[in-house]
Amino acid sequence: MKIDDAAAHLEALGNPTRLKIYRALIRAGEQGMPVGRLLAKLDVAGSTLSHHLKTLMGVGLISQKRNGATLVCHANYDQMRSLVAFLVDECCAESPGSCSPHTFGKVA
Amino acid sequence: MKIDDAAAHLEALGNPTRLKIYRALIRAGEQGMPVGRLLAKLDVAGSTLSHHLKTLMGVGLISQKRNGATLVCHANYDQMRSLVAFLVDECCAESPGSCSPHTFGKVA
DNA sequence: ACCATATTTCTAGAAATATAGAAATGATTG
DNA sequence: CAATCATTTCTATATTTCTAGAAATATGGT
Repeated sequence: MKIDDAAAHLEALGNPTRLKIYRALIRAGEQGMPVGRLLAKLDVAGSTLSHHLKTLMGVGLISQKRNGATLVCHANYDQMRSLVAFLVDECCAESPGSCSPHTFGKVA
Repeated sequence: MKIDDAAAHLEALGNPTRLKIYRALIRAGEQGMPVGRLLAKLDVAGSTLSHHLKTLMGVGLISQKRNGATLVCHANYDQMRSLVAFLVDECCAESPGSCSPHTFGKVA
């Protein structure tokens, strides 16, 4: 991943509301979550939510798929993986000892 | 790590200039890098660089230590680890299969 | 066709950010 | 202590971002 792309991704996630949106979508898994349910979870105006979703879509972190009258949002796991890989690569580029793979493996 | 902290860290890294600063410091390793050398590497005014350094320090991603007349900047690896751990945890919270630890282990 | 639901786009104002020139501060050297 | 180097703080300006109300668009049901 190019550094400017990484910066764009980080910037998109660097807003509390957007990070909450993104976390909710990550946690929603493959089935995603409709805009309306995000609206109920997060305390923001619809127009504000829409604005943030647009930002996240703009950098490819999420996508939307229409299902009838509702739009279902999905996190793009690949983008997340690329971003984390970028951070890990940078982190370990010249100081391998300080961040071995298992250091990040606190999964579960 | 609390989500608002994570957002603050991501926001700090979500600016191309700041991400370049941070990357340079990460790569500089334990010995760090003086402000003057960052100034030579990155094409910005001193006041602008100083402003960005302050932002990165504000969230604890870097620190400075004076060595005579020069200020040497250091990346804070612990903060980076916490941030990556946050992202990995979120990513894997409800869909473990899609991001097993080794997925991020492209640490050459 | 009409109505209700779901969501976006338009518009605007307030606040935050990025940038850099000029002046100020801190440290070293002669 | 004057001069110089390294860096920050002050100040100002241009731009972007966040927020949300109002209006518009899209879909589905009756």
